[in-house]
Amino acid sequence: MDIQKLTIGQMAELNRVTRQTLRHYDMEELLKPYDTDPETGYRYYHVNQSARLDMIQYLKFCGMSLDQIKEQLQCADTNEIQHFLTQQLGFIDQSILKLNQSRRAILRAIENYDRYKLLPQNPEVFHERLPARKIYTHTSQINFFNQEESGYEMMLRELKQSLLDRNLPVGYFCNVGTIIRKEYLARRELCSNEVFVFLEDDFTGIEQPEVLPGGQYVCICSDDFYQEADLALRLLDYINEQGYTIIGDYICEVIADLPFFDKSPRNMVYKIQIPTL
Amino acid sequence: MDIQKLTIGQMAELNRVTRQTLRHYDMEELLKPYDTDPETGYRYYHVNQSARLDMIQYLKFCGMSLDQIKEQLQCADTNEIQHFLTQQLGFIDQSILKLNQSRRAILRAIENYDRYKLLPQNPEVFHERLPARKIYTHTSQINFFNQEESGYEMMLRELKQSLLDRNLPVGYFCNVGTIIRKEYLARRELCSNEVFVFLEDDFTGIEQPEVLPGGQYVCICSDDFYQEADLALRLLDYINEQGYTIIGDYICEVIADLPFFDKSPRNMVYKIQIPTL
DNA sequence: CCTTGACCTTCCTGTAACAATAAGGTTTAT
DNA sequence: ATAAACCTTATTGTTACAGGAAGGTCAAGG
Repeated sequence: MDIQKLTIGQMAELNRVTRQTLRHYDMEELLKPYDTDPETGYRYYHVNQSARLDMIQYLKFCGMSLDQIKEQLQCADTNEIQHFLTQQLGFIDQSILKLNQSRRAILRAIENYDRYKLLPQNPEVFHERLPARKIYTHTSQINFFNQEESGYEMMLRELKQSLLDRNLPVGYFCNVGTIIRKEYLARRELCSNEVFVFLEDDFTGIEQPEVLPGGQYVCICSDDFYQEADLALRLLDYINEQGYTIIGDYICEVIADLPFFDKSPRNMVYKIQIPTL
Repeated sequence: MDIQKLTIGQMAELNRVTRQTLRHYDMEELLKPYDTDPETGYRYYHVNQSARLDMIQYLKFCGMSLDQIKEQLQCADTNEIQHFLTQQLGFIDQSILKLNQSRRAILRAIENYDRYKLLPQNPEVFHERLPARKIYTHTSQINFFNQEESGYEMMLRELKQSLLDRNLPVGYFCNVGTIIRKEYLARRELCSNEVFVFLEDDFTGIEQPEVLPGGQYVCICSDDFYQEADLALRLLDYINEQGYTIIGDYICEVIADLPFFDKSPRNMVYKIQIPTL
């Protein structure tokens, strides 16, 4: 192989790129062949041009676009290059952060389905010890229990917008829930204008998030959206009968949200939880 | 706002997506408006359709393509969905791994430039204590010192291909170096047919990488490719004069590779290092 | 000298997930 | 009635190439 005059195919093979890529870089003025036959248009490369190709690939690997790379290879100031690299580092760190969020979002989805499968088939009261959980709450004008499903949907839209406004990852818009505050509960008043999402334990995007206390809860599950009020009252009756004391807010957590199966709006499984002593 | 019949703009605003996005999802059969006026073509959405949009965004956030999402939303088997999510987790983990490699590649580039700036202007001998360093070595038919620059370029091409063949990240193709083994050195024979890249300390992709021993080195730097042989001999003379003993292989490390400034092939700064006692 | 096969050229289309714009029709409020 | 705000379809652009068509070029062998 003549090192001095490589055809595009040889140059491509030597550097493990495709011919198309080299043509593309030629067009984009990123890497011009050192010679082009004016008659045939054949491109001829020199092996030394690999250095520039290396640098292009390296910068590409660092996450730069071809335009950015072109700019960098033109600018001769090392300070500027260092500044650019530092900036690029920031971008990458952000990407990693995002991917980690995606990762956790997927893990949560998988957990969701696991929990969904383990649920008791019929709605019956059970006891559970739950850990403390951080939440982000949105307060709406709408009272959940006075509304049709569309009202709930609207509350969720508000919550979502609220999350987006605070730059909280949409991934969190997965496990949501509603709250009935203790005061209302004491009066058997089903009144809830607050929806929330669970935050990860290590999430620090919010200064002082509300925390649902850990401890003993009485719970009940269902997949019937319209049954919640009934179940809530049943749970309150149960608590009375057993002589327990309610020591915190009522929450209704969406365990699994499955808009897969049919065209009905929300197709979900939820778990009502009341902390008791 | 009539919740029952949202125009595309209202639906878009409610969910913080653009109208284009909704039209796109309509075309792609991902999310059809529940009603379309046959005369005007106006799309009308119901707020409850947000649930599906949520799911789409969630899966998108998990890194799925629209096609994959469509498929998932059609398939009703939770097992399959879980399997898919697990698979997706694998992809994400890979992406994170790659990005971390990019991250380190950038860090090394930044270090490179820092070192480049701190280099002594004239080639003079200095002493340095260097840590142990892992390397990946490629042995070529070419003897570096018998060749023009093009020969060196060819050695690098071989190294690069060798790296790619072993699925080692191209990011590693950054700090390279050449070796003269101790035996040759003892005979003042400048003979090197080995090039290498440095591996990160925590890199585990290679079973038993060669390790350059940590310890005291005598060094000299230059930016003149053709001066290496001279400097090498000068360094050997120095070692003799001072009565030091050579206790390992000679290495010539490329400190900074700057194909930015002009069209000359390699424009680099290197540091010759000989371990001594 | 001719042929064959490998190589090269330019030009065009396609990818993913929309964004942007143009040209034109609809709705709503004043 | 008219303007503002909204909607429609259709086309082009984005990134970094991949793939293919139609046709020219090169080196080796008969």
